[in-house]
Amino acid sequence: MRMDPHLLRTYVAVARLASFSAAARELGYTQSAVSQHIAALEQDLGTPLLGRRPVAPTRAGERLLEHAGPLLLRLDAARAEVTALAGAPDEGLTLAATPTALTPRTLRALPPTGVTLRVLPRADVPEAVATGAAHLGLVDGLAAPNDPLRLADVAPLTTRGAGQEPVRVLLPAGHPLARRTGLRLGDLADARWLDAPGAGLPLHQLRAAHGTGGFRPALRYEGTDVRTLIGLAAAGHGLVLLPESAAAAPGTGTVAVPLTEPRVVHRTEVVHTGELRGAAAAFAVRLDITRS
Amino acid sequence: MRMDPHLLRTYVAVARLASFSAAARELGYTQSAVSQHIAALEQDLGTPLLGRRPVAPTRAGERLLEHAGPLLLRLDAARAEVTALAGAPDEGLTLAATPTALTPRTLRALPPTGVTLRVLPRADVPEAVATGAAHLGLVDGLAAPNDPLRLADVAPLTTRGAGQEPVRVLLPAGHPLARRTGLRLGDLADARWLDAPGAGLPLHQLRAAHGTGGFRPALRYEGTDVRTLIGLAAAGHGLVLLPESAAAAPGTGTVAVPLTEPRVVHRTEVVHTGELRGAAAAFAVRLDITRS
DNA sequence: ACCCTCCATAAGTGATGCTGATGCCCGTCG
DNA sequence: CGACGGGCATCAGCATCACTTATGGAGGGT
Repeated sequence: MRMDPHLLRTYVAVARLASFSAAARELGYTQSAVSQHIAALEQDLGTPLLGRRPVAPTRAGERLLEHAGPLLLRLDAARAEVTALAGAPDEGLTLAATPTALTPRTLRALPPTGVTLRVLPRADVPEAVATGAAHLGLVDGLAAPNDPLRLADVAPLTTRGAGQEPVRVLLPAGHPLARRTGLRLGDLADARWLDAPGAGLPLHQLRAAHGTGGFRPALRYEGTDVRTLIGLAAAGHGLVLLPESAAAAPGTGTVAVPLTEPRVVHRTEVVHTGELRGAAAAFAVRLDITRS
Repeated sequence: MRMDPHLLRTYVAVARLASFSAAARELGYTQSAVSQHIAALEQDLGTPLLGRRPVAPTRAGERLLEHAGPLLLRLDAARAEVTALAGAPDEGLTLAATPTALTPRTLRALPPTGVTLRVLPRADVPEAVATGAAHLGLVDGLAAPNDPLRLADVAPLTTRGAGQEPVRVLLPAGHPLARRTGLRLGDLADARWLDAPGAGLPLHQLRAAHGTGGFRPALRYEGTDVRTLIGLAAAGHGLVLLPESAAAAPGTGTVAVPLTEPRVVHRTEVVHTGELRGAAAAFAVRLDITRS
């Protein structure tokens, strides 16, 4: 009758699988129960949420979907945070990070033992921290110097800067612009770009930094491996923006040219919930000490 | 057993009122039910949330409180958005706005009839829009030119710029700096300031714009009336930052000096959910046409 | 010392949320 | 064209749950 998390969870499962019975199997209910869940939701909200045959969200249902995900995520985050406070401080340190956030400097600050490193696409890092899957997150992105990064706030997360470095454009060795000593982003708006939301810097950040459109993706890479990304750039599949430390790759057939315009830096930030305890706190301190 | 919205709602009520029985009265339950709700939550999360006698949140409880508010808010937002889509488009237009966002230009764009104007403190505007209490919101704040405002995202809200204007410092007529033709924020960090989160620009935005601390509040004004605020400034209770259009107030015993440094503007933005329909859409279009 | 307030607990009851069975609709295939 | 089958809706039955009322116990104030 009221918008129970249970009902929402069933709803997203049904919407995702486009099937009542499949959702029932996944959730360990009977098909009947799922049907009643959806009926309860629809009656509560006073509007149909799913078209049957085929099972697909209505317009109202799509709206609900936009809310349901973050809602359930935040619910998990709340539970994780509260229960973490109850239990003893965890041994070890689980760190969620984007691949390019793992600069030599951050890696050096890691404690020698007890570390679990979890490399994730950029968008999944805050989520991992919020739900307690990681004690600490490292995210990176493009920003004006000394400006904070803009993160989607799934939950109240604390962030602090963990370093900045120049940005470089990665070009295949034979590229006409490869001899330049500096490049301006505006001159590259019409070039072929790699869209690598998991590994490189996502194109929408380029558009935001440059202020307008352009930057059409030639190839989309969904992995998190920077070496592969560099390989793609070397093979001429498109340009990528990388932090200096990741772009310096002799022998890969690429050239990394500094970006001169606009004045943006590759910024990496530590993100965590509440207060830090144990190994996570120690790591944060060591990062702070070596801050560039 | 599971983190039911009901349980969260009673939890926040108990925490706010610091009393089980008072919360029970407010929610229309018996005291016993409230007690069971809290017990269920505490058992589910495996940790005490409230100290009794006096009733006050534990550390874990405080964490939960941080999540519970936004969570419940977003639940309401989801319900509002879905049910709004179900019913017929509303007649009229309800507009939630901060007082200083209501510049002459925005007021001129209002349709001649059917408007309900709801002036709220800055922080409440996105909430009003998200929960459907208003069709449209107008928020303002300090930003670098052409930078978007940073709003707390209680729900996926769409924003678009609705105008910018210069910022002025309001000084009492006899103030030593009143003769200046321009002022720098850095020179005023140690002055007495009015903290007016509802009416003027909140001090924390000043600190953010200036990059450091300072800007200690001399008096805090919690209303939403700009005339009163100007009166306070005239009486020497402190300085305020206001958009040009609000600061031009001859005969009030104040002088409005342009702010030259840092380069920030008073920016106002329209905020709304999903797509606009009816009068709200028309208003947004008219705002766009007259965009400065 | 007593009482009064306030929270916890126990027992009872109506409502709820599940399961299993069955019905109905529609697409598919013989 | 009719029979079959997959998939969602509906129904009845039952176990559990979420309330209520009633009572107990702990503190603080007079």
